[in-house]
Amino acid sequence: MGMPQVESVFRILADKNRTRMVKLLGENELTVGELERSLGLSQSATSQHLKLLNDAGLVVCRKHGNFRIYSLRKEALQKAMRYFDSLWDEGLNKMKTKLEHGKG
Amino acid sequence: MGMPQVESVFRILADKNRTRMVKLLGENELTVGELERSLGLSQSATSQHLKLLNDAGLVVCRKHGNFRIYSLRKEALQKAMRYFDSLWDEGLNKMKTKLEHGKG
DNA sequence: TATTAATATTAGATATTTTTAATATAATGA
DNA sequence: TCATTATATTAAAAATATCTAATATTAATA
Repeated sequence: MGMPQVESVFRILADKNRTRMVKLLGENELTVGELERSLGLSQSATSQHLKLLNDAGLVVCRKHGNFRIYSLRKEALQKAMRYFDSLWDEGLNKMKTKLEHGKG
Repeated sequence: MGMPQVESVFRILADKNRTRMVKLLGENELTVGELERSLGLSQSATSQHLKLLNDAGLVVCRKHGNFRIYSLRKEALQKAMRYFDSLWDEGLNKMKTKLEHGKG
């Protein structure tokens, strides 16, 4: 129940540009260049943010020719959310875990 | 749907000492001194972290003599969590909102 | 192979956060 | 009132995070 990896999720989501990335990637998978243009960030900054998201296990990428297509790992966010819940309400957390299992 | 206040919740929880505080306060309300000792932080650092938690609306405090007793505002965390969900899954978020209403 | 396009990596500059140290405030009790 | 205890506030130092600029890598294409 240590969940060391999950702590870092909050650090990742603490940055506004990264929450915007997560939001965009929640809708569609996107290339680095598409994210760069959507967010108005430099190429370098975009790559660096993606690296953090990737290291935290929140995204994966696959190659397509010269491009890298990033997509969100929703299960990682789900896991982080469950830990988040457990910080303040163990009981509700259990109910939701059940619900999620019933669904997925 | 802007939820500007909620963005800051991630910034608050990005710090390990503050997540520990949230966890401790999820179990019991505590004085500054108790938190200080539990966390092994200085008095000043403890107060400053509490100020951030308080400004984000995650805790409240009441006076008792010379002491200040802090307690967690679970509804604020609940609200933040719902926003968190919406970043990646609108549908599941709606199900959970319903569940929470049914419960609380 | 040389060139271009897309992305990654690195180093250093800048900005932000966190801690420490000192001081201030507020309540209590002698 | 004076001293003490609990906490808050402030400024500066220390630690981290983020951005920019330069360079590297990788794949496609001429």
